[in-house]
Amino acid sequence: MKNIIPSVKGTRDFYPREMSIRTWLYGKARQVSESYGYQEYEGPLLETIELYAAKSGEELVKEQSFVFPDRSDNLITLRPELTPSLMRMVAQRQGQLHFPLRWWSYGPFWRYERPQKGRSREFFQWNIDLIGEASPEADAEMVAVMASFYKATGLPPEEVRILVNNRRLMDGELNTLGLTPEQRPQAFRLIDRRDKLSPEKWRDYALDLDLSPGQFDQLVALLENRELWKQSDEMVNFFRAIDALGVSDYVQYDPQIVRGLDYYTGTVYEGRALTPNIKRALAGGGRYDNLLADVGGAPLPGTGYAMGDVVITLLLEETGNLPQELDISPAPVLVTIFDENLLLASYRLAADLRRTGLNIACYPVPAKLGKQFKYADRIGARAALVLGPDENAQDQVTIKNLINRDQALVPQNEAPQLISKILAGEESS
RNA sequence: GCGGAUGUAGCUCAAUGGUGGAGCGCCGCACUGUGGAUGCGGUGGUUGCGGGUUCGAGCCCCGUCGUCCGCCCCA
Repeated sequence: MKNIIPSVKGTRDFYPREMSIRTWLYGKARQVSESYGYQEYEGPLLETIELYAAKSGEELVKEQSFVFPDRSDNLITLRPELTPSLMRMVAQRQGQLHFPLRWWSYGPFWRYERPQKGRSREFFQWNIDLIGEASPEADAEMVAVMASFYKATGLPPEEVRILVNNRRLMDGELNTLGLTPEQRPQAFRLIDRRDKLSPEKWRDYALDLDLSPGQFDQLVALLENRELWKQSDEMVNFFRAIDALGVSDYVQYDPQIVRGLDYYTGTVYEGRALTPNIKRALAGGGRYDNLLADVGGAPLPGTGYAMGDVVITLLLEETGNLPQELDISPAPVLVTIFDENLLLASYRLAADLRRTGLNIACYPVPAKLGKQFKYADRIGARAALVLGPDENAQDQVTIKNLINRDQALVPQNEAPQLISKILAGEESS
């Protein structure tokens, strides 16, 4: 290990096993996104810093982004999130796009923060957005997509839940409590942190915001009120749609969910694991009706969320929902090399078989058959072929089913059929 | 960026301040036309790195880097 150049801090190596999980996860995102009619898109991985300075949080840009000068001394940012790129892409072609837009994306992002469990500096994120529709039913669709993803990955409502609230509703309630327009955004931060602080510290924090003890008590009562949503037509319609979409089991109202980002304007939602070991949000999003106008487009409402790959993978691992045997060879058939004289004949046999559409791995050089069979076993092959002098003289080949140890000697032109049978799990020899 | 732990073979971990080990893995042999099992043998390390204390440091001290757990932030 001494002379190996270390990897960049916070990055991950994807060995075949991890890579197959990554591909599988991407596939699930695709499957679920497309099942609701969403189209895949992608933005650049590199952006100017200005794109984020316009909209994203101060901390995200200044503290948590990878920023460096290129050879022309322009400041380049490795994208920390996708929404600004999406907003630009929409604004640039606003006139020629068909709304509502249903778009999804899956790609790498970078944030310069302290790596720890569930957080790395380079991660993959599934983004999905519905743009151009302001109805609560649009938010319900996004939440239904999220629920469908959990369902598709084998996570039942007992293990994962989507918590929902509405900022307009909360803003109105805070107004009723007598909080000034200046106090309300801070109150959102206060609410957001309730679970992270001790009750005493949280109370101190609240009183620091000049909440009176009376207001504080009312706020606490507000956050305990699981029926608060009934006071909002938007929420009522939202939950009706959730019901119709068949995902009520996964969704629950929680007055404490407000989300950290400032740009959310309406319904907000967050995927949470109910497992005690995973405390971070699995996914988070909400309605942002002012964002497009903020980057220079015509006003257009939007709603969407992002899901990072790290936490969801931890949860799927913990709940045993990751697919098994992901690290086996894509070629379930190994052609052995009997000896030097039969090397090229074996290569020809493998090439012939590939032409029939089979995935065939060839042992590269002659070796003891025992060693080659062992290798076949290790790479997860299900059939091994032997082309020895006897077989070669008759244009035959020995085909061994590595699952049940059956072995057959067949003419080479019948090999594809037999191999296909073995791979299909039919035991015939 | 702040606080706390930790770092020994490919992996999981042992070793009172006194010559660094085990299990698993890997390779080989038993088995010169056949895998998983078993047995035997072998490969395996500048104890993360750099200083310091000491007759002597894997062990104690300082620094540094990585990892992990919190905080901040958030996917």
